[in-house]
Amino acid sequence: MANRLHDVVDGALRVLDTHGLEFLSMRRVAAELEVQPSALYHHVPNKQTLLALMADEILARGRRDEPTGPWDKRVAALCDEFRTAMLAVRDGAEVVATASAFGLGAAAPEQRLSAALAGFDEDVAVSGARTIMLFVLGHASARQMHEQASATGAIEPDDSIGSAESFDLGLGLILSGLRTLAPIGA
Amino acid sequence: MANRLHDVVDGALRVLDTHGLEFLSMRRVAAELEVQPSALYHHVPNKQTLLALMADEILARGRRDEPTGPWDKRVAALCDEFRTAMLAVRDGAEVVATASAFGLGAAAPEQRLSAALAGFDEDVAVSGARTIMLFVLGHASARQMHEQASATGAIEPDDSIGSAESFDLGLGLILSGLRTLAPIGA
DNA sequence: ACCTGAACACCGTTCAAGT
DNA sequence: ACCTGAACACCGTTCAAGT
Repeated sequence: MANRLHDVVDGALRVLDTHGLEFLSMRRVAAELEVQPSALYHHVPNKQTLLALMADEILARGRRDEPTGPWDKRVAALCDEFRTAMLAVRDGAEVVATASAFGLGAAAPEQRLSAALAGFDEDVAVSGARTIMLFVLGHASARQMHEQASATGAIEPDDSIGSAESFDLGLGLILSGLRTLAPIGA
Repeated sequence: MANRLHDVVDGALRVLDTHGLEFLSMRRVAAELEVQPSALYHHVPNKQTLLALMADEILARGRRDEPTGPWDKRVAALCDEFRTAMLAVRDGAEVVATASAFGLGAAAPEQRLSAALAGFDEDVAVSGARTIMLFVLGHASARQMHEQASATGAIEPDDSIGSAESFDLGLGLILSGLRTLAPIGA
């Protein structure tokens, strides 16, 4: 079949999108690629690494041009980019969140956020970026986990849980907090 | 052995604390209780439910008296309670985060937070509580995941990642945002 | 009420061997 | 370089049967 790393990541994302993270196994990915499970280990050392590569790909697929304008608009635009990218694939936020704990996946987004906060004190830019990233990640994963739980009938659906409105409200709160510390003329 | 539900949850928390979430299996919990795996299903319908009960217990063990004083001090005290409770057991934050997606575990904490924000508009109190809870949960899980990843040598340690300082900075940002919307005299 | 013992349908990963 | 086939040491869950 002559698969390459890119094909493996692609196949894994197809399995993720159709079956969900719960059923994403190396054996299913192998079946998707019409290959034996052991063949995957030629491309990837373990499942964890595959998940990290999937996280990067999820974010890369939603990548947009770097936003311009005032810092708060830029931050909001970046958050929308990340959120849209993660929501575009089933359980995408959970995959990115898991990978980000290992310093992968969400590291680049967090750096883009702190670059958008370059006018602030270094400490504020760093913890501001981290706070925003935790919010975006947590909000999107809570939405997708709730979607999955309510789809299987384990819970009664609640449309407010990961809504765009609640996202804007929460992000607005953090941005207001940042404005409080904004350097003059930013 | 005549175990009761409480013994099962207790045993599961012992396994969690000594082996971590990655190695928390029904079979290990059974071994901890010196019982066959199938015996657990007399007390609990499945692993997911057990995890939810563990999340509740983790938070219950750290429970403190309801704080008094100005709203921002109360919110900070609650956040410290939740953070301390989750950090007290290995991978505790991850367990609570997972369970909270199913409307369990973190629901009660979020309600206590929104009660502390009772002076605000309903919408603000609700999304403020949610934003804070996502931050506390995300911050604590990122710390514990990083601890685990760096303990196994998968990553170079970074003490700043879940530090109390970065926690205070991030929470301070959200509280500043809320102050911006504070009703007069709150 | 609480538990055993055996089974079913899965996992991730390794490794010798093939082309 | 990429893959097969077989194996190892595990999973969660079910179910008849025991006390």
